[in-house]
Amino acid sequence: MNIQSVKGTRDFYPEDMARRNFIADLWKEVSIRNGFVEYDGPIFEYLAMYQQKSGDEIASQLFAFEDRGGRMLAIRPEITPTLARMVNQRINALPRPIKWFSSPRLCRAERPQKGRLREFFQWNIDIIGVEDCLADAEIIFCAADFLLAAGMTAADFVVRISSRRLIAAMLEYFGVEKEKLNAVYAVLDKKSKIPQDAFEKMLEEAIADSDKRRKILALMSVDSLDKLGGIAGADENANKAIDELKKLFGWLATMGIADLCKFDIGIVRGLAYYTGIVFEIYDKAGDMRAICGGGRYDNLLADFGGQKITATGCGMGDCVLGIILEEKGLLKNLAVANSIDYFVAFAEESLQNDALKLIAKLRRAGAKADFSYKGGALGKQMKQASAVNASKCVIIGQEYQTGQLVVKNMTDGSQQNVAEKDFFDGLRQQ
RNA sequence: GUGAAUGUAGCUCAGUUGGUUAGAGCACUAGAUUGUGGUUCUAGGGGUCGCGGGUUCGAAUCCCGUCUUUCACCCCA
Repeated sequence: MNIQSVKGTRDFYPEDMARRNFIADLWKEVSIRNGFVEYDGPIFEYLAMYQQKSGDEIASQLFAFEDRGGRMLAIRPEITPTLARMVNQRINALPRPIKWFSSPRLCRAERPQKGRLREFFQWNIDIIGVEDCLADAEIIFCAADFLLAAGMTAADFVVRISSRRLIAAMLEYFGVEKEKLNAVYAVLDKKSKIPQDAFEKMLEEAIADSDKRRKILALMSVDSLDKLGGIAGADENANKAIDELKKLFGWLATMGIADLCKFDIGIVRGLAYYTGIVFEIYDKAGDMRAICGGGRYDNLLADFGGQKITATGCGMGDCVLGIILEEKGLLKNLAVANSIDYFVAFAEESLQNDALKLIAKLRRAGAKADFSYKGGALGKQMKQASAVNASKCVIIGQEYQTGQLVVKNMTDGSQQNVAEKDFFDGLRQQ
């Protein structure tokens, strides 16, 4: 029977694994240097955990199943609920601030498209318990730090930042009913994704009153923080939100990444649980979906049965990121990183045992070493050494009778005879 | 979930109005090369033409279904 891979999944051959590890290793490295510590949870949880905070739409995109004990479970589609559960369970014992990161494998039964698969990895960084928008600035800095470390530049990407609090306050100030907020958010989120006339038409369907629509359109056309004041008038909540945004941009400037960030009132985020600062990172060149998205969520821990504790964070999936890094040529030459240090070749069949002893010694000493199973002509073995990207080749030949090894540099072709004892002494010093 | 396009070797692709045993480049294996690799040359292996059914004397080619991938919706935690 010919079995093919499941829709929306990927096989990771060694070269694919090298790319995946490049991303995962960098996520980890950047997280740690930004002061985050790693956590993880189970790959499946109770189905109810995801149904609780989500509608039927999201529930229908879960991989759910029943175990032999009749428990209804689901493979995790995100890790934030797990984070909330874990933090809630130990909230009184955890030192603050809580700065945690994870790179979980997630599954969603969505229709696969470019940059969206059914199984993927998503880097999550979260800061729990810090009210000041300095925490939001840190999240944004960390995400930007990663993209810069991956080789991207200010010319490649932009962090678009807005505030749910601001939009909520303004809509309330304009007289939009509270129960209509989520519907209006959904429309506003489309602002930069569809043509202007289509946007206005959608808004018209959501809001009947033309005066309110005019005000919303005026708000949505604002392209800088300074122009917001005039529209907000004396509304206290709106002005608080504006002040918070100004403070955030101040932090970002202090941290030296202001040139990567832009106020964009069209950033709303689909998810209902965001309550404050929200942001998304986009590739400037393509029209791909966001590389990264996140924001402040103040009610989530309470929603999962804990205390009301403020939190902020973001997620970055490996699908869109991988495509963009690939397009920009930033995932090249990764196989070389796995190359071995020493390829041991033996000139005669009778020297195979000596080669094996040397290999074992090299490996015990911590060097990456390999050899040819087949042996055969020295030329063949050298060929294999090149094929596996060995940086040096150790040849065991007639000189070995006097304890001499031939060490050849495979990059420049130079070689020299070295006594075995000196060779290992030199190895230890490295 | 809706609509559309796509599928030939591991990869990128040829393949005539339906006509003999489906090809190329790269990759892979082996040899040229019995103490020196990357280059080169030669040879070889590898395809139920995504899968299933239909039309036909005859199907990679035409028709239907199905799966995959991609695109536009829906959604995007």
